[in-house]
Amino acid sequence: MASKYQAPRGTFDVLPADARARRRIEAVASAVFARAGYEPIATPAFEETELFERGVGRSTDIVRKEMFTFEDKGGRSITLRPEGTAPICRAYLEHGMHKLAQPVKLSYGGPFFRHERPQAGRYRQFHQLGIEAIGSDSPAADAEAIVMLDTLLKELKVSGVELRLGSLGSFEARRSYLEELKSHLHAHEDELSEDVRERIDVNPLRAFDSDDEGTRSVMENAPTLVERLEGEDAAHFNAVRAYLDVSGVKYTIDPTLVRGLDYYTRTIFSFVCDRLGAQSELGGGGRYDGLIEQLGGPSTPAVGWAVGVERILLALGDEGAGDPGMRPVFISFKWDAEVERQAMALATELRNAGVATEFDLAGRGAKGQLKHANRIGARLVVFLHEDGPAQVRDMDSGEQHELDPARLVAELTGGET
RNA sequence: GCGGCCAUAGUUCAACGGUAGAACUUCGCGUUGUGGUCGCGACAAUGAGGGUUCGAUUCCCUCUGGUCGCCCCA
Repeated sequence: MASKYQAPRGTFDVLPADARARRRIEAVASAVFARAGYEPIATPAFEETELFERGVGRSTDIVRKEMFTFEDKGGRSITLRPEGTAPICRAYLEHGMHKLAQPVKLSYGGPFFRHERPQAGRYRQFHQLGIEAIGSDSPAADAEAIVMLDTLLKELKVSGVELRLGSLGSFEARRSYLEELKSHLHAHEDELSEDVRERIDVNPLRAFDSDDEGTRSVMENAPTLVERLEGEDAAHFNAVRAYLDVSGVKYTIDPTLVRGLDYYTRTIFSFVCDRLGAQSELGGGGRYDGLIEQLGGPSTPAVGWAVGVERILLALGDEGAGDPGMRPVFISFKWDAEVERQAMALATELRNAGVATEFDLAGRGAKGQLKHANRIGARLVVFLHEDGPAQVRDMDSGEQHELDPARLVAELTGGET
């Protein structure tokens, strides 16, 4: 190991090639957001711990064991944000955004932090892009959000993606359903696999995912939440489905969809990808009509989602490479104080004129400079000599001629040769 | 938080318990101010700490990190 120091566990450095791919994802996302009227917002990387405890839910894994929490010098309990929705709702309330035209449509991106065991597609500092539409209970808002994520993934050309859709109903509907499911499971306890049995009261929905034969046969007759939906919950879900149908977005109903955050109500969805391994979710979200009220605000319906940037990168594989950028002009010069100053002056002039320009900073000889120019993909090389006129060389054709100082910029921008 | 596998130059890989090698990259050279190919040369490594041994890259333990899965989720 060359260096004594390493990036902390579960974190990573974004090196230039990776940074280009990320920049492309961000560019596509911000275009998708802007077209649908979602304005950018940014919140701090850390918040009062209580915001997440109340917002995400004290019983969730995130709050119970995954938060980076510390005390600041003023004795406040601070937590590195593990997700983006609660902070945005906090900002919505803090800045009185309920007085704006509703819904308030926001988009965001940035680092998030969860203290988990790292594995493929799972990091302790990871990046999400997301949107929130706050202040609308219309199923069209749910559908709009889902269509946007679908569009984003399609425009990024992520393949092998599948949309799973479900509904949790209202808090009340969900609670009574979960009781029903638990009693079904308890009634067949001896037929279940051990791990499912242990989690009956913690996470009964998980039983639907089991590979265990006995468990599967029990689950075939288990009630599902989607079929228990009634009244407005059922109407909302049907409307979302109809909107997705007219938008040409394909989905599969997944009655077993689970979200690990307490704030979800009604619509939930998840985009999964078969190229991802164990962490197969690219992104997901849903409706959270109770969250703002939970944070002390007025009852306000809302819907949103987040996608994992690292997950997208993983799903994209080698196809995710970003634009390598402009091919620069390279100024080759002799290591002579006067000529070096000319090179510096010329580089600045060209750069100010909008031309990507580089020159040697490593003391290379003439040959080394040209070799370097070739390596960095230079389009043209200007040779500066202490005597005689400057030359320009086209690196692709090898053609070389005298540079006319009067038409310097025009010539080097590729306007003509 | 729990399991399995793993850790050698910047990178990808070698090395029966006995002199750590190669390829790629980088730098230089192949005369006279000029690239790509080719040839030659140089720089450069056993993650950390213990133990066994005459001797450890190799065997054992701990730590650190990676990776895959569980869990969970973006």
